[in-house]
Amino acid sequence: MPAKRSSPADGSGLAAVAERAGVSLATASRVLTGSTHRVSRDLRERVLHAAELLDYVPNASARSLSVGMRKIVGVLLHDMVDSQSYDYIRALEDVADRAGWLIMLANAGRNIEKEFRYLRAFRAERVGAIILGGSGFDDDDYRAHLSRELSGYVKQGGRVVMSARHGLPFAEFAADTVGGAQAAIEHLLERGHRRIGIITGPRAMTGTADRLLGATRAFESYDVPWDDNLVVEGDFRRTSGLAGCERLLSRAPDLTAIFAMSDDMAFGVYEAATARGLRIPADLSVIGYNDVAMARVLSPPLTTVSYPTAELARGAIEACVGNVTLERSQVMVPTELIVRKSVAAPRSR
Amino acid sequence: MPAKRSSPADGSGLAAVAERAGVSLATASRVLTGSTHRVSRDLRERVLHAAELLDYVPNASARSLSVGMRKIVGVLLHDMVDSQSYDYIRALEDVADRAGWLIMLANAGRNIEKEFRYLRAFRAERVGAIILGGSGFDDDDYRAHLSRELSGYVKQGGRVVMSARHGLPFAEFAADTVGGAQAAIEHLLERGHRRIGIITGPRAMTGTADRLLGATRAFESYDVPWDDNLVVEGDFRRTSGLAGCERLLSRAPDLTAIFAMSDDMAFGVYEAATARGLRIPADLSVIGYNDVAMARVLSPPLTTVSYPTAELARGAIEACVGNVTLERSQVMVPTELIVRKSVAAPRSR
DNA sequence: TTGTAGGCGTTATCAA
DNA sequence: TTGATAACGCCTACAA
Repeated sequence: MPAKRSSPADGSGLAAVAERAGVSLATASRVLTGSTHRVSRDLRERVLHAAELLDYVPNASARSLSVGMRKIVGVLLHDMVDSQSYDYIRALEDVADRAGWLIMLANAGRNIEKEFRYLRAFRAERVGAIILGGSGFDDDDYRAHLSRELSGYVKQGGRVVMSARHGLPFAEFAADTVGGAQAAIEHLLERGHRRIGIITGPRAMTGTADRLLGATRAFESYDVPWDDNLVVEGDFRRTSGLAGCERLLSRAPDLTAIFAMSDDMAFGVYEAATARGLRIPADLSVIGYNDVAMARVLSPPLTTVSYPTAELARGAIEACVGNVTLERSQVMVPTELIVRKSVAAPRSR
Repeated sequence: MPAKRSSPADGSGLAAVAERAGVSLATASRVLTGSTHRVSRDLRERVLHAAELLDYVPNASARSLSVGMRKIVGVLLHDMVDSQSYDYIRALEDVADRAGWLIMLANAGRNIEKEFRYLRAFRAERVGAIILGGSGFDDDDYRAHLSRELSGYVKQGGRVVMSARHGLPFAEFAADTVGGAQAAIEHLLERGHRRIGIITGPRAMTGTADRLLGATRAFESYDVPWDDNLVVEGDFRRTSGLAGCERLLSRAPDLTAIFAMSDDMAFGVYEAATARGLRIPADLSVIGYNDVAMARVLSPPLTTVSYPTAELARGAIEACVGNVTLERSQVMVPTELIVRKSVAAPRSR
């Protein structure tokens, strides 16, 4: 309830500062915003002094009202699930800060309704840019809806950048997920594995679909038949890797290798294997995805696919914050197989 | 640059919606904000329809101008360093979302100047609450400065909650860091260890000071002399644990145990030990701090101190978002020694 | 139940 | 170089 202004400058706003300094609002504003407009030394100091005295903190809302979009980037993570998201956020923060932007963080948690709610909130906040991190849903209705929402935002003057999504007409900084998965499976195949279990991410996500695609390509190129029975669904979390491994092993005891679509799940596989008395890689080869820091710490160190998280983050935020207008630019960052010690030739055939 | 309004309702603002619906601004506002004020069914629908048609997105800045503080919580992390911060953020997001609050995330990265800059930015944004996560600097000037800044904010109507800081007159949700460290060292002492290496966090942080305090208490209670030579400084990161372990081992080859003040550093110790051909715990006992998820995955599973990250986060954000006015409340959440397999009796005395 | 009008804090335009 | 003053978009007391 806006109390009737009792005196023109009783608050702690610009007006108060101006009055205290004995200058006009305009002058005070010019001084405090570091405008290029010249202000005499004397007045400038009086304003600065008054501001200091009154503990003046500019009201960003008010400013944005006259200025338009704000230097805030809305980061919408689809799923803050694995260690990876954290590296992503860290890298984001770093670049944003340098550019003087603030970060608004949201986690949709694979909930479509929540995702759109957040998108709306970002638009309401008039954030200058929105980053969609992580993979999206592999669904056409969803895609259309999302596209509509984002187009509206872009029309308002916002920028949109996506990491690892596809087919939407916005700037994209994605990694070569398909290629990475293919390389992983081929590595296993090359070593002689034929019975390879796969623990996927959630079926509905494009990230999962991509990795699956890479896997099928690898099998095809080696002429090894695809076996649906050797595929179980996980959620990228460690616990689902553990459960998935157990299901796989009881379903197909002749398994010689497992490809987990995230390192976290691979760690779960390590646990399950240990619990069963299986040694890695002697009894079971394991390969992960993402190359998170812990991958090299476990013993044996995990063979995995590097995922350029920080690079993606940096590319994305720079596109938001920088001056370049790379609309619809599509950048594909390569992934790479990191061979460590968790893969060996299969024990017996 | 605010273009002169060419027509009273050409934009996509409330005015446009109102005009389109053939109602007054007030009515449109009442409908779209879900005000309790009654509006006839007919008008309500016309407004809703117009809003839909025009892709109306309310301007949060404008709203906040008349309404005051906003439902945004500014989260200032002092150091987004270990896996822990991530759990913290996750928990924060969860509660905030339920309450309809947005999160503004900032990472001061142990840089005082940056910390204050962010604090200012939060105030400028008129965020309704500020959470200071992680430990602060163990320095009186800093504390005074911080206290001043936050007091100004509180005077403006903001809420402040700190996790793991001390001696400042604001609500505090902290963990019993001292007790946890003491328990860790006592556990080692009890098992017969006398030459115990310690890898600390950054000296300047209160979190480090607290753990150090706990450690000295433990030594005192067992009448074991403190040896400065057995203490090296780390930064809570894995790599510093690795380096610290090596320094420690070359400095004091008779070491039988190491207490790392973060799990991440303990993981580094694992690496260093493995590289040296030392087996854990047979040749070297290790104990960490935080009980991050990976602690149980390594072999041997890491004995560590649980740190109620999620609980702290939840407490903090609830204090911000909820209605309770728990000014200056100080909540101390207990920590707990989690005994796993990385500690054994010392090999030889 | 609906509408009118003033105010929220700042910036920008235009005179002086 | 300085200062009035009109936006900016929305909310709400008050009047109708």
